[in-house]
Amino acid sequence: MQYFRREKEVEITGVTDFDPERIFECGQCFRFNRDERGDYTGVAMGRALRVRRAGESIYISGGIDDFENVWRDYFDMDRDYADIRASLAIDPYMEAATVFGAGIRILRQDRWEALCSFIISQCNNIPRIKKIIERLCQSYGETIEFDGKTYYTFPTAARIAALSALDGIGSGYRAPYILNAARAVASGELDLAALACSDYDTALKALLRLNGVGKKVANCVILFGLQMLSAFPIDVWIKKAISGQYGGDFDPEIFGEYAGVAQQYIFYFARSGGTIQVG
DNA sequence: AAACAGGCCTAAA
DNA sequence: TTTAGGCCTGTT
Repeated sequence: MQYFRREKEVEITGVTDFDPERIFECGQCFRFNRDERGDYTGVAMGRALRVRRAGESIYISGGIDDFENVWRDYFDMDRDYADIRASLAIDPYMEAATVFGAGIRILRQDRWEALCSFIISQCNNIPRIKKIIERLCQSYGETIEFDGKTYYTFPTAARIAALSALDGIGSGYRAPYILNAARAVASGELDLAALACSDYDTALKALLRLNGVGKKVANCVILFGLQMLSAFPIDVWIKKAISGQYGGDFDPEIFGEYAGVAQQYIFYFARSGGTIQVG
C-alpha cells in the first residue's frame, strides 16, 4: 500500500479488496450513505468523511494525519483480505460467497457505537436501524460541518447515560436497553477497552450480562467493535444459509481464525439472494 | 390489514 | 434445555 496527499483527500494505491459499496452495504455499519456519484459519505470515529474509488485508487477525504491516525486503522488497511478470502474458500459455497463479496473489509468500529447500534438492530430492518441511529445522533451527538452540510457524531455513552429517558428516536422497546448499556459503559462497570484486550469468552460473558444483549448482538459487538475476527454472529440469514449448506451440527471453527469475516461474506451473499447449485 | 424486520426476555414444559 | 408469546414501530 502507498498513499499520497491530494487536494482535500488522500489517494491510496496498491490495496486489494477495497470496494466502498461492499464495505458499506454489507451490513456491518449504519452511518454511511451513497450519493448520486456512487461515493459514500458518513461519520465515524467522531469525523465526517467521504470515500470513493476511481480506477485502481481509493480516495479518502482528509489529510495525511487523518489517514495515518484514524482511517488506516478503521479500514483495516494493513490486513490482506485476498489472503483471507483464499483461506475461507473451503468449498464451492464459500468460493462463491468470497468471490461475490470480494472487496469487503471488516471496519474497526468504535466499541460503544457498535454496542449501541447492534442493540438497536434487533428485530429491525436496515433502513429503520439507520433512521433510529441518525435520530439518536441528531439529538445527542455533536455537529460537524462537512462540504457545506451538517453531520452528527455518534453520542458518547456518558451523554446517553445522563438522560432519564430516551424517547423521540423511535427505538421502541430497545430504549431501556440502550440507556442501561450506556450507564454500564459510562460508569466503567462495563469496560469495553479492557474487553478488547481480553479473550473471546471473557468478552462474551461480560456483554451477555447486559439486559437486551443476547448472543447475536454480543457477537456483533465482539466482531465489529472489539475486532476479534473469529466471532461469528448468527442471525436469521446466517442461520438459513449455514443450515442449508452445512446442516444442523455446524461449527464456525471450520472457518478458522477468520470465521467472522466468513460470516460477513455469507451474510452479504445470502441477503443478496446468493445460493449455489448442489449435486 | 396482518405480517414482518439482522433478537431478547420471561415464563412454562 | 428448549419453546412460545410479547415487545415498539415503520413498512409492505
